[in-house]
Parts: sequence; C-alpha cells; structure tokens
Amino acid sequence: MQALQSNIERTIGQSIDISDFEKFQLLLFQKTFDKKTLIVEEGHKCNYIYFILQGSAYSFITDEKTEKHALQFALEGFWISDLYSFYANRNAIYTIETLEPTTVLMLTRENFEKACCTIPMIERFFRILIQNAYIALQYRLAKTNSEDAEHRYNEFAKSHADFTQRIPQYLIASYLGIKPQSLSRIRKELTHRK
Amino acid sequence: MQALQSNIERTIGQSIDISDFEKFQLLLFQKTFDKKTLIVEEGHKCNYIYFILQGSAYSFITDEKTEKHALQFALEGFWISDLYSFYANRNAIYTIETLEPTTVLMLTRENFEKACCTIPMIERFFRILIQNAYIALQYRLAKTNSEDAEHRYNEFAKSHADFTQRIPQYLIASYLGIKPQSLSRIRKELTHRK
DNA sequence: TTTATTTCTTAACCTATGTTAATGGGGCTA
DNA sequence: TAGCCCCATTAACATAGGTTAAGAAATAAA
Repeated sequence: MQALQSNIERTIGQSIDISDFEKFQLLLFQKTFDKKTLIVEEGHKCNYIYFILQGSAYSFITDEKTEKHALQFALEGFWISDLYSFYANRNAIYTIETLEPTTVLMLTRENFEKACCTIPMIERFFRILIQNAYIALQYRLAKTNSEDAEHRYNEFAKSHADFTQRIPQYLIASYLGIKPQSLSRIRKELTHRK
Repeated sequence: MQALQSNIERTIGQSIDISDFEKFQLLLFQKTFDKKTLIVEEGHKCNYIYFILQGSAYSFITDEKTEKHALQFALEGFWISDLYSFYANRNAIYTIETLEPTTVLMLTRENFEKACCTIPMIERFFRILIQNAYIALQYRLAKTNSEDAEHRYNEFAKSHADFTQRIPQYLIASYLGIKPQSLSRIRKELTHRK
C-alpha cells in the first residue's frame, strides 16, 4: 500500500490526507496472478483498473492477421487497464497479460466512481495521472510519426533502462512498431558502429 | 459560450449547475486570431488552454530536418494546447497554428488551477475530457502500429468526414504519418479500384 | 483579369522495414 | 539427461512508403 500512497503523492505533488487515503484503500482489493495470465481479454468487459504492486504486465491489440501489437508496459507502481472498456462499460479492444507472477490492487468501476465523487483529492489524483499519461502518449505518437526505428529504440532504451531488462525484445520491438528481426538488425548496426 | 456549456455537458453526461458554469466563465477570456497565426510556438511558454469557438487550428512537432508533423486538429468545440508546457510551465515542444480566422476562449494556468480547486464539477469535467482524449489517442497509436497507411486513411476519412473538407490534404497525410505524395498515390489507388 | 503562391498529382527511382526461412542458445519440464 | 519450446539472430529477398523532380490545379494576391 505504501507504493500506492507514494504514487498518489508523487502525482498530486503533495501529501495526501491520511483519512482520504484510508477511505480510498477500502475501495481496493488485492489479487495475485500467475505468469502469462490474461487479466483482461479483448471482447470481454474490463471491469477494473489495476495498480501493480509486484510483477509486470502489458497491454496489446490484435490485428486481423492475429498479430499482437504492444501498447503499454506496466511494472511496479504503474496503473494499467483498458480504459475504453472500463469507462464506457463496453467490450475491451485490448488484451492485458502478465509477464511475471504479478500482484495487483484492483478498483471496480463503481468504486472508482464512488472515490471520484466522494474524495475530491482522488478525483484530482486521477485527473493528473491521466493528464501525465496523455502528455507522454502524445509525445510517443509524435516520435513514432517523425523518427525512424533506430531513433525510437535509442530513446526508449535510454528512458526505460529498467524495462529493457525485464521485457523480452520482441515485445519492445512491437511497442516501437517494428518486427523483432528489424530490432535485431538495428541493435547489430549499433554495436558494429561503436 | 453555449458551445462551451454543451461541450461540458456532453462530456460529464449531465447538465451543469448554472452558477458553477457562470463561475467558470468568469475565468475565461475570448480572443480572435488571423489565419495562419502561431498561437503557441515551440520553445516558448504555452500559458493557456484554448477552446475553439469558431475556426480551426492544428498542433505539430518539428523534426531535425525542420519537417512538420501534425498531431492534432481542432475545429469548433475542441480544446487544444501544449499540455506539457501548460501544466509543467516549461517551454512548448509543439507549435499550434490557426488554419482559418479563429476565435477562442482562453484559460490561464492559474485560472485552470482555481477552477479545478473551487468547482468540483470542473475538475470532473477536465478529468473526463482528458480521459476521453487519452482513450482516443491510444487507439490512434494502436492503429498507427498495426495498420498500413491505406487503412488508416480510410478510417480517418470515415470518422472525420468534416475534417476532410476543411483541412488540406498534406496536413492529413502528416497526421497519418506519411508524405503528401504517398497519400495522393493511395487516393488514386482507391478511386481506380472502385 | 493576370500573376504569384500554395496545394495536389504523377512518375521513376531509392531505402527502411517487412517477410520468409534457417540456425542456435537458454531454460523449462518430464 | 534428453527433448521441447521460446526467443534472438542472421541473411536473402520483397514491398510500402520516401525522395526527387516536374507539371497541373486551385487559391490568393495584384
């Protein structure tokens, strides 16, 4: 829970009232999944947002050729969900799968609403959380459309050194919008060059 | 102002308390720009978020080769800004330019904070607004990484028929992550085929 | 009008990334 | 230990989209 409290405080940029935090905590429950568990499945409802306490997971979209395209990685201290499904109560368009045995905190739609409506600091927290996520995502899209794969890989490796250790390369390739063979080629180029 | 009120009510899914709305209105001011005005410039502070009352604008990033890459289009009823600059009070990484003579409502950082802290419904509004923007952006990125330019163009043309009329083709190409010549080729293919 | 400027189209050629296919290592599992 | 599966690498070839260059249309300016 300490991880959650510091996530909130880092996000809102101030310490949270302890009774607010305790109220919020009561709305969450904890669960542990095995490695390679699909915690959200495309075509099914996604009824929770997940906060990772330990382990890791990633979301992906599946195209007509049944190829997976990684969208987001989440390690300890990250939130992950299919927000479209969660907020609109429609079937998910993404799938979320654990990469390791993973322990999460889960927040239902109803409890999310309750938290936002009854604890202003929590609504504030989620506003800022998603603001930041939006800003980062827009930047990622800007780079996707303006830089080649090598640049994108370098930027990713530099700013996500921790991810590089724990996430298989073929998923990083997918996240960058290229094939694993292409990432291999890029990495070879890079080492030959220096 | 009617446009703003209905934007808020559509977003929060309910009608807004009239005194809340009036309080919010007092924090905004209106301004009109000529066509092709840079209302936000990369490297300068972006001190406002803009709500378009009439006209249109778009944001773009400029790469090392000084090529522009369109990120977002905004017509009447849309919000636009460089949120990174706005929230973090840092220099903007994007530029925003009007496409037509354009009238906007402007909200300063200070007034935004004031609105969020004193009018819970407004904080709620911005949370949901940005939630929706995030969901749409994530979907766009997913498609960028999983579909070819022709598919992306078709989807864009279908879901943004209004944009297609008012926005030059070379900007749409840029938004889709391709060159104008490539979009021309794709469009030719499409008409030949049917 | 006429001229200038900005967009759009076309075509020939080029390059980054995709595709297919084969190889080898690392770690499960029986 | 042996067998298997998953992942990373490599290489030869294919292709979507980029590049360069030119002219045609459209729009704005004079």
